[in-house]
Amino acid sequence: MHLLPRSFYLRSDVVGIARELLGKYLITRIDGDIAAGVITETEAYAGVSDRASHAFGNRYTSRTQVMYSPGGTAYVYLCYGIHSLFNIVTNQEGIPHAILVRGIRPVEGIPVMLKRSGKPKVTKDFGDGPGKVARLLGIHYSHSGTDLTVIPDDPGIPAIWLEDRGIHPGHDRIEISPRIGVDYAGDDALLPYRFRMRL
DNA sequence: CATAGGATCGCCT
DNA sequence: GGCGATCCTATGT
Repeated sequence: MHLLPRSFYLRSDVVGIARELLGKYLITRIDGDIAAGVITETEAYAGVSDRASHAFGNRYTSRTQVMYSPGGTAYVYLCYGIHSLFNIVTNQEGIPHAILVRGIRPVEGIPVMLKRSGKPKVTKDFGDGPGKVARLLGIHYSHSGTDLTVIPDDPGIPAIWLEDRGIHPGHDRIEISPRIGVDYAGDDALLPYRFRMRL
């Protein structure tokens, strides 16, 4: 067991953590089903000064209040009325940094992922896209606020956590680019806060 | 209370 | 690569 500890998430460099998350295992136990994938794509959202962030300008609402939790908390919200998007809160309580997980390579629990996706087989782009990530892993926006550093004994309680199983991609395997779908963010839309790992 | 719009996806061409 | 689906959230009256 290589569960990522609270200290991993409490650090202040959200962009660096977004890069470090590439290769980590994202694991869920939801409705009793275990599913896991390797994180292949992330985006950093750098808090109150980042125009692309939901917390820009200290915005604090029933949706965004979870972003002000301590690092190691799940922030999940609904996008376009259809997709739950899974984010990892970082930094200390009160500082609303978050990292959107945009892609995974499925590893464990393929049958339940296929069932959730409604598809007959795993294709190359099976885990590409933030909406798909949450759907495959059974993550719903009602799971926002889940603590990512504990795994309850009761398998009926939804659990989401990350593990380091030794995949540490080097610079030659990582592509850095601007974030997707944040045109409204002005100059901040150009920041190189998106990280993708070549397989 | 009413309304505009969104950190997307999948199907169509 | 263009577009419709679909509904919560935020904001304003």
